[in-house]
Amino acid sequence: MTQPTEPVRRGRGRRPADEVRREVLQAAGELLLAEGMAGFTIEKVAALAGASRVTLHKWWPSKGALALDGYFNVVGPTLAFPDTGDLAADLTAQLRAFVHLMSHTQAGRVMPELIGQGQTDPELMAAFRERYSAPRRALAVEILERARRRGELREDLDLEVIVDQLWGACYHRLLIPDQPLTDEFAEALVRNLLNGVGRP
Amino acid sequence: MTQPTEPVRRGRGRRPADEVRREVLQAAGELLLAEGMAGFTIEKVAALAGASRVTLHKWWPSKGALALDGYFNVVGPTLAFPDTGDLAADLTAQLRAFVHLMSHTQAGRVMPELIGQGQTDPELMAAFRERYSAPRRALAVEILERARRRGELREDLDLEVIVDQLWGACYHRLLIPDQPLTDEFAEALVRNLLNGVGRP
DNA sequence: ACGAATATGAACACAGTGTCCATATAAATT
DNA sequence: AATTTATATGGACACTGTGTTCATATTCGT
Repeated sequence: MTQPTEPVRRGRGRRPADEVRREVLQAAGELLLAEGMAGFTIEKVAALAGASRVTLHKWWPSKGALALDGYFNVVGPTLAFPDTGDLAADLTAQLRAFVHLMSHTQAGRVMPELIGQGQTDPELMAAFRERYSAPRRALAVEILERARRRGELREDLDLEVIVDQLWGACYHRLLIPDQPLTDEFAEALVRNLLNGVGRP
Repeated sequence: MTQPTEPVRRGRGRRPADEVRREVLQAAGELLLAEGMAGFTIEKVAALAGASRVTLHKWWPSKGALALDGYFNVVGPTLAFPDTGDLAADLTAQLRAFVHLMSHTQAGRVMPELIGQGQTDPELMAAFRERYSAPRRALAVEILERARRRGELREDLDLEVIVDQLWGACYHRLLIPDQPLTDEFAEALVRNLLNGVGRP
């Protein structure tokens, strides 16, 4: 009688489809966090996952798409949007959490590299927008929409613009780090935009 | 008597230093605009310039640094900052010009690719910040500083944050194109920030 | 049980990088 | 003017990574 858990004896032939998929995503995520986009290659992912490069090419349209899948696999669910009824407090809390994630966790090292790669990897950018940025924008707009109904915002606003002036400002500092991403920054964003920076 | 302008007869041996430099920058700029970062390789630049790859490696620390040099060589001086004494008008004019540059010229195709490449090319990011983003931030802050002295802005502001909420918002739409870069956007940015979006 | 789907190893061509030479020429120094 | 130094060049090389083809082995759906 052989061992109950047969040691991995890989050779030719098909392997369970989702087993391969899980191992590849795991390997992609680990490699991405360990080496960043610079050291992220399809070849290395395949080797780490014990899979064939051919398989990876079959299921992922580009290196970036594979990296993004790996990222989601390892980083976990995105930040929740608080909605307590106080817009300023909710926005500040959400932005502080986002700033923290981007400046004190591995996500902050990888996220800009993914966006960067997306600039020359259409498959990655498409997946990023569909699975990450668009849904998060929609969530933010929803929060803003509710606040407007409560009377906390003026009626004649394009809420999408507000999203860019809050989170977009953060991405700016993330991608072009002339200035630091700090809590004070997150707080100033909300204060500036809600109250206005002009003289009363 | 031979032709006054001897046809290029290249072979071994040193060539005039700045002649090589000029030809390389020219080639780099042209290739960048023609094919974007995706098709931009040191090899192609060398071939176009009639230079040796070794030479390019010697003078430029990375592919991105070469591309950025080529970009500056071909795109020309950056946009001027108007300063008429009316902050809202000046900001709107500047942002509209920037938005136009990024959505209706070749610069708008290349700029995001350069920033993208910069995420995994430290030499490029360093050069980009030093030669482009930092000086432009400083210029914007200067305009804001003057407006504040004129009494158009509140006293207790971190002017750097304002830069991110105006130009950073544009870069956000440039790099993650979930929403379009339009004139109305540029105008809304200034209106929102100066007046505030909260209920009075 | 059977056929379709697919993962695998191996091999190949290809592009690009980064580096080494020896050599020829420009630029600087004497 | 002669000489030394700097450097651009062509050619070659090893290396990495991409993308593909092929035959074969195995799983999966029916």
